[in-house]
Amino acid sequence: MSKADRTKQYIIEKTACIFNTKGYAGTSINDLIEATGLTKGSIYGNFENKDQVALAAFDYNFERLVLYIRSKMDAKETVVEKLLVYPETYRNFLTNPILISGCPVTNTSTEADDTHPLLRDKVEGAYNFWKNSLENHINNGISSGEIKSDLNINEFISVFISIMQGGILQAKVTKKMNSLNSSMDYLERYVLSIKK
Amino acid sequence: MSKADRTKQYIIEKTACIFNTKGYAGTSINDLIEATGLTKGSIYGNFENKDQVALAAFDYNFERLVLYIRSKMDAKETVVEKLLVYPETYRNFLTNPILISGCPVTNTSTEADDTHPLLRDKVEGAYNFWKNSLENHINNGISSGEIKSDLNINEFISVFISIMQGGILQAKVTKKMNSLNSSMDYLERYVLSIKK
DNA sequence: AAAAAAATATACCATTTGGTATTTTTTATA
DNA sequence: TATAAAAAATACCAAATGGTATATTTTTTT
Repeated sequence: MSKADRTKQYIIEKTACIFNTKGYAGTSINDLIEATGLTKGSIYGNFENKDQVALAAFDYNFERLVLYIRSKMDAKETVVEKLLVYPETYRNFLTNPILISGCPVTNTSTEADDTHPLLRDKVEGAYNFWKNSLENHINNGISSGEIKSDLNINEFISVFISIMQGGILQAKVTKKMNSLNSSMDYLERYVLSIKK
Repeated sequence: MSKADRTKQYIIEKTACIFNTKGYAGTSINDLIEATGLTKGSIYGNFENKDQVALAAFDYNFERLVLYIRSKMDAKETVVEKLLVYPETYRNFLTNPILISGCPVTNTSTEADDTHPLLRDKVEGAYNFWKNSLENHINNGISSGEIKSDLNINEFISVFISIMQGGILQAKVTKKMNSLNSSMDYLERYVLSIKK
């Protein structure tokens, strides 16, 4: 790993959280300078422009989330248990620095959908990745006989993601966990209901 | 209505959509000037600062949405039919200029929660208003014997809002209606299931 | 250890940002 | 219709924005 690669990685790590909380338009080059302790020249020596930092930061945020969830899922035996990792995780997302500033897909999507095509494409990719991951798990569950074979997979995934995203959003709006917890209560029963 | 009041209203009407699509940080005074055809002096003569325009714009966006939904609900007889107005409406939200740029609660929330307390408070107020409105309808339905009296009202409302918000979000991310329509399919059955 | 290459810091730039003081125009009132 | 009051336009401003050219320092390679 060259010095440049290390610095690049360092910049991403130090700024990813800022982009996720303040948004793309709300994050300035000066924010990046402050967060990294580097100078403008160094940042522009490693990234073409602010766009490229933002894109890399989004990738980093999403991948970190994926790795975190995956590690918890790997510890579970059944597909249903694996799916339950999501509600379980987000019940205390306010105490987890990886999760606290909200889902990068949600946050970035609402800002980028009408204003920033490059970032929007990234978000769409992340969303599709998430969907595919869920689909694979469910197909495994159907193959192994754990999950009802007549399940409407597409609908299940859409509803699953809706409840997750909507629940997190409500928690962020209200600064209280009531609505998210209620949503997670329901989601858990919803997941259990697909067991054969 | 004085000239000033008319201009104020005019500014809000012309800029509300911009704030909802580009966000608070992404909307500049110049955007407001372009959208209104007025000058900076005129805008600052009617509003203290950009903050105040943004707050008024949010109120306008939310109220317009409320009035639109309410008008459709008023045309329905039963509570269940009234609740079904939401999924029905958002199934074609991309063709409706009032709805197309997304829910102002979602859009504003994800930006303002960590960065803009005044706007965040507005969003929280709007969210509570929405929740109360749903609660009133459901209580009416329970009183009249239309809806199961043992319904977990808080959970139902949380899940209802989650599926709405999450569904819209997925439509915006993917630019396709599949996931939203699936979510709305499910939501309709969910609403029907609370009938006695 | 010296030289070449790469990475970082400095100093600068044009443009845009949000905002204000002042002048001009428009509206309302007597 | 003249005048006072209000509204809108003009002309500013300092600070911040994203970005670049150049100088200096650090790595790397020989």
